[in-house]
Amino acid sequence: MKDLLKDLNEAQQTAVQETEGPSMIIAGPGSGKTRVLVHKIAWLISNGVDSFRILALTFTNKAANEMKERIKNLIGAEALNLWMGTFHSVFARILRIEAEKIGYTRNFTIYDTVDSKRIISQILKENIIDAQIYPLNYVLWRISSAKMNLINPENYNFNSQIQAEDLRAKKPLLGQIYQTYWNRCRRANAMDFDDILYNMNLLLREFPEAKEKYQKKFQYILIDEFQDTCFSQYVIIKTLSQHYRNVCVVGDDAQGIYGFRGAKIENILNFNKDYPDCRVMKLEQNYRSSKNIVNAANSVISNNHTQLSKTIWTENDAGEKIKIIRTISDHEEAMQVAQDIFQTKMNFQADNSDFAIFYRTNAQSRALEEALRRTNIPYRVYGSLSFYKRKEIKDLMAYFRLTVNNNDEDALLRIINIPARGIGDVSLNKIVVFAHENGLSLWDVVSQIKKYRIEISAGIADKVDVFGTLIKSFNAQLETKNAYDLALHISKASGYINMLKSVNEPETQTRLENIDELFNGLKVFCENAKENDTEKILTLSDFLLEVSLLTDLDDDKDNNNKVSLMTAHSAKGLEFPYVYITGLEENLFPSSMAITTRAEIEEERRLFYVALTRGMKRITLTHAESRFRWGKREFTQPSRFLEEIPEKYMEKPRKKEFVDWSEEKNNYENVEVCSSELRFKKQNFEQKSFSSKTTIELKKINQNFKKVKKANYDNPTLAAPVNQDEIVAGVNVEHEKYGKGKVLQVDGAGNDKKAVVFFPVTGKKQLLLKFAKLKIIN
DNA sequence: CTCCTCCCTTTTTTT
DNA sequence: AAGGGAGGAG
Repeated sequence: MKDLLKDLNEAQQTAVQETEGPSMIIAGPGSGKTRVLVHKIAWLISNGVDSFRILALTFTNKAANEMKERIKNLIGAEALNLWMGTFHSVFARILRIEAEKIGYTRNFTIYDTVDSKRIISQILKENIIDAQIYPLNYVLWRISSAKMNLINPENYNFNSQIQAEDLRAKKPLLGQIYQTYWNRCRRANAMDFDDILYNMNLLLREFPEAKEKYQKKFQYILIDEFQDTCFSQYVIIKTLSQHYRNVCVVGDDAQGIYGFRGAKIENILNFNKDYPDCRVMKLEQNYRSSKNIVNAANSVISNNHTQLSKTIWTENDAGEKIKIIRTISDHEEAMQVAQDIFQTKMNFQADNSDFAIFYRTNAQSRALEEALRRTNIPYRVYGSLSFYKRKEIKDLMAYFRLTVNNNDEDALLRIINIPARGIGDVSLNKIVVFAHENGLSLWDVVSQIKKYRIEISAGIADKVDVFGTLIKSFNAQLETKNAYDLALHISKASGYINMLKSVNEPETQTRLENIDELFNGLKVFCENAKENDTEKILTLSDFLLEVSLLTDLDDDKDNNNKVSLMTAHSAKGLEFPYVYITGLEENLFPSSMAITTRAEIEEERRLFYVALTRGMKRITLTHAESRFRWGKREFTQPSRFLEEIPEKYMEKPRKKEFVDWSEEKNNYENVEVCSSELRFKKQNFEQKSFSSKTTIELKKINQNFKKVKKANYDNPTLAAPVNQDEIVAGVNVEHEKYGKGKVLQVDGAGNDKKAVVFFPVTGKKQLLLKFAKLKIIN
């Protein structure tokens, strides 16, 4: 047991041992916060506390899994009985047990944001509400905020302040939309993310015996990332901890970055009020980052007005100064980052996993991915277009959802005609209207379509009947087949897989691969259960509950030794020796959506602070002078945050470089050179001279590059490297993007002249010669 | 009813 | 850049 304290400093030891009564740990970045939590839980268990009486709430699933693993390594498998997970996953599990009490069945569906949007969009359409005045995101945000403040539609509509706000915003229908959405979710036996928290509160408030049960169950409660909890989460914690009062919250006000979704940093202050006897401990020594990084981050955050006082310091070396890279375009930015990683790997024998690239928006990952691919650097993108948001996955999941929960209207509407069953919009609409008018659920009508007199042709009624029978047959196997087997059966029997295979689209292959991945996930899910020697089979229902709260596939199998790409938000809690923060431009980081109020800017600054403090050895900040956004090139200004880092922590003083263009030796100005060749030469040039070239020189090259590009743009035909007539069937060519290939066929003439080219990697492509800069090779 | 095409919006961040 | 919606042809 002593061992558990061995590697901890004094402040950390105290934090671990102070287990009784309310306590709050304010922990700066890199101060060993996770370590304290892990050791604290291990400490409790090894002091005889039953692990299933400990509730530990984290912010992400990833964090939960990692901590569980570390606790397991400290004290063994006993740790697995711990109640640990995100707020949403833990309380969804509890609600599943208690579902009947609050008017749900245990097979309730969890709607994600995409589902919610679909439903709200339908509501708007049905009620002929202008989506211009009621943008989906705004409506959703408004409803979400209400729920997070425990305001149900009734309270919403009778709250004069809210009504006044909506009136002022000229959106008086919001209350009605909210009510309709609310009813629809409940009718569908479904909860969205906010409902999980709302319903947990409802359960604790309306059912004293349930309240008592869970208050007495959880003897110790620990909450990570407390600064990012919202009001409804706060109330749950407060209620659950009332009996034992052994509640420990861990957080850092300087790292609160979820205000946009209702998180209240004030919860930290409120906690002091609710528990006046609470002990406050501070962890201020940073073990992660170099002095330069710590100091730079401190300087940045000192620009914020609202913060608790604390001093983050470190005994680490001064380390490298912070680097800045400025490029002409986002594309160039990505290339330079990739090359910098390449160089660093060479010079310092670093692993890929030592590197992370952060960005403000997911869309920025594309250019970076491409650059890394070209440089042959393995990488993994976290988040992005979440696996579970892909169309084919959502479709299949909709089948699963409908099988498990027949009342899931959204799922039904999504797939009743996918694959096409001849049940079109017109008929479907009649069914929906009939159901709504008669107070029936959609499934009631669909499953007994012949019973009702609806104005649809007998043929279509037959088709609906067949669909209903199909779903019923799936549902009948719910308890007897395990998740994997049933899912496989559904995907085949529904005709979905065949439909995908029969369409000859370029995406078909990827879609099928994604489905394969889904089934791998299912397999792993079922096999894990076997390992944990649970006798009962894991049903599709179990799988859905588990999976609907995951944002991405957690494949830990081969993500070792890859460069990590992620948003600054998802970087929270992680650390990497070499960190690149990209896109440091006004309107991007800080985001254009968050520069109107002081509070918004401060949140963006905290986000930048979080990003900076992930770095251990080196931080590289990059920004581009122009960037593709919404399919257009936009010119940018450097981020204000760059100015907030004192020059003494930066590699080079920032001063305007004077470029003497008269001296310019023009190596690549030959417009005849095709752009891929130019890029190749340029890259070669940069690679050879990377470390020694000054920014001025790089800038010159960039400038030339820009000129050629502009020339190409102004007069595309000029850029053609060869006479188009030379491109005939049988000739070997090289394409900028697809590489080497063989021309199979040429059609058309002049501007419409196109070639069918076979590329070994990507397959057959049809290319307009006007645009495709094909080069003839031998 | 389905399929095709064109146009439109969308993107801030996540459970 | 890409998916969804609207609208028209078959």
